[in-house]
Amino acid sequence: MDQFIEAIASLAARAGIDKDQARAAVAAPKERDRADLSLPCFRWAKALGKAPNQIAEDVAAAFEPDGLLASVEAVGPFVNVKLDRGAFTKFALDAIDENYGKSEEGVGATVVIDYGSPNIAKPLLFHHLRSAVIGQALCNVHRWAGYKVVGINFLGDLGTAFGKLMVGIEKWGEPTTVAEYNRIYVNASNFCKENEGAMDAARAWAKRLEEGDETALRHWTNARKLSLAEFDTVYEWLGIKHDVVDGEKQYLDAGHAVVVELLNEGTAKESDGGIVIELSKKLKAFLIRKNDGASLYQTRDLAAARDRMERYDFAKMLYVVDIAQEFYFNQLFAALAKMGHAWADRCKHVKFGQVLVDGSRAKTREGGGTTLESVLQEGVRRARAIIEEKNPEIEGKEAIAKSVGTAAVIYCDLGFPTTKNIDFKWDEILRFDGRTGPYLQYVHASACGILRKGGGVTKFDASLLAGEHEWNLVRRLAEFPDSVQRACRDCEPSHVSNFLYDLAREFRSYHTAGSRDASLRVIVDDDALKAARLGLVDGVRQTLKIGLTLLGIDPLERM
RNA sequence: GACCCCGUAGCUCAGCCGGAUAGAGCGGUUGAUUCCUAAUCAACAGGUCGCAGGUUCGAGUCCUGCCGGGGUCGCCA
Repeated sequence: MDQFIEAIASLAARAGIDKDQARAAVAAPKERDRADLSLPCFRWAKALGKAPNQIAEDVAAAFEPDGLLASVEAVGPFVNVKLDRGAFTKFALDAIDENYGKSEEGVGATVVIDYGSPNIAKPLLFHHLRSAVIGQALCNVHRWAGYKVVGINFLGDLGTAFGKLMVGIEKWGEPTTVAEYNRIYVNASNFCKENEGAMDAARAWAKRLEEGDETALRHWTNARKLSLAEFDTVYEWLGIKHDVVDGEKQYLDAGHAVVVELLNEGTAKESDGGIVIELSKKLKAFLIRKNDGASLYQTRDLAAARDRMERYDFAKMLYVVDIAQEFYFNQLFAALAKMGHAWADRCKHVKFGQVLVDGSRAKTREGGGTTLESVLQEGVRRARAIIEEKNPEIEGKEAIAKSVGTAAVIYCDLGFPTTKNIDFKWDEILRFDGRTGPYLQYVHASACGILRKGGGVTKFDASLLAGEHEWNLVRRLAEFPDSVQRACRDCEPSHVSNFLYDLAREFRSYHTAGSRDASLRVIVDDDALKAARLGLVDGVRQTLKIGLTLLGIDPLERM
């Protein structure tokens, strides 16, 4: 693509336009019939002292056939360019291999991504999916862009809740599943509410845990180990793999040390018995020690951020967390800046929308909410039913059902901008047709099917791909690398999923055109043409496969 | 009260650095199965891009104000 834009910029330069500006201004028009690429000439009118229409004329007049551009025409103030389709197609398809879309953009830089981050001793609920799936996709696209990525699962393994939990464990015994932990916590929580003595005991347990009491530590270790094992089965199901598992508890001492340090240097001060960092009128004060002397989540987060900087020297650190915590992260980053860390501006809160039930925030405390596992199981159940209906003879049904059901769920999170809320309705979340994960899998499987039937890819002559449908597909294929870069730049995986959907739809349209007009089929009698079309199908297959993998969706070859 | 997100077709949403005639899916209507698998495709119907100003040659896109929905605002995480 670059060399074609460069060719247009050169023409513009000969008409007196700054080449860099011209390069940046070249764009594909929305109406794709109009031109392949176009250059609007308004902005140089003043500098050149000429009407935009005249500038466009001048640019068009500079054109000489060069093997890259087929025609250059002034249409009003726009220069409309048609590319040499043969040349472009050859470049575009040659670029596609198993590394298509990779770039060197991030080489030498490390990006730390904090995602998943559930609380232990509680089951993973549907809304936990968002951080995990979005975070994993961001890890994948950043790796594809050349970054070194450190994906961290930062467990909520500390806090006042654990005091209550231990009251429950002492009363009702040691649980053996996360569900039991949760039930005991809920019961203990109610018990403490009605019973001031129990509340005191909970506080005492929390303190004992912080101080390293042996019994408290044993309970804590059990809960953590068991939780992690259960989380891992769900993570594995979803293709989520963290590089590092950290927890808040490990930053307890470092957190206290930070508070002391900030007090000594005067960055923090006493307020109502606690310790705060005064930020600004907008961001207010940031509490880092409670009036009972205990640290808070934010204290540990400050210590963790600092530790990660020391460990990884990151160029970017992303926190993939619910939008409800936006204010908190603004405070956290401002606090880091106030502590003198110039790297505070490398931290970014990747915020995602909430899971709503009937338009309002889902109540997840007190044991409510739908577990992630039950959503995945329901997805698989529905996928299984569809397979029985559509393709009952296929081998490996169970694995395919699992993969398709999961794809439907994952697409809910990655098919739309992260900040959108999700309204929890089973029929919305588990859709299998239209703009969905299973549709993308279907199109990929269909491309694989054509290649199987057609005998695979051989050397081919790209210039034979001269049809209108083919041209649309080729142009679309060439946009993939850009979608990956934009996903990285904006921390927005839906740039990739949108691209994949457009490509998939274009491809289905291309393929089904053959049902109406036999000359448009992929598998035709003319061997050279067939080879070229199979080459194109393989480009689509390859691109879909890479894109789906970046999103964490399994690219099935049959379904 | 302050701040943040959202407002585009009946519903759910795309729309990239501002560019020419606003696009999908679902739902509705009508067709299509002698290349892969109809989990599909083609076509039709459906729009005051919340409202009002502003910047600009040009605004769904940027700025200001307002309206509506959701969210957040030191002793939870």
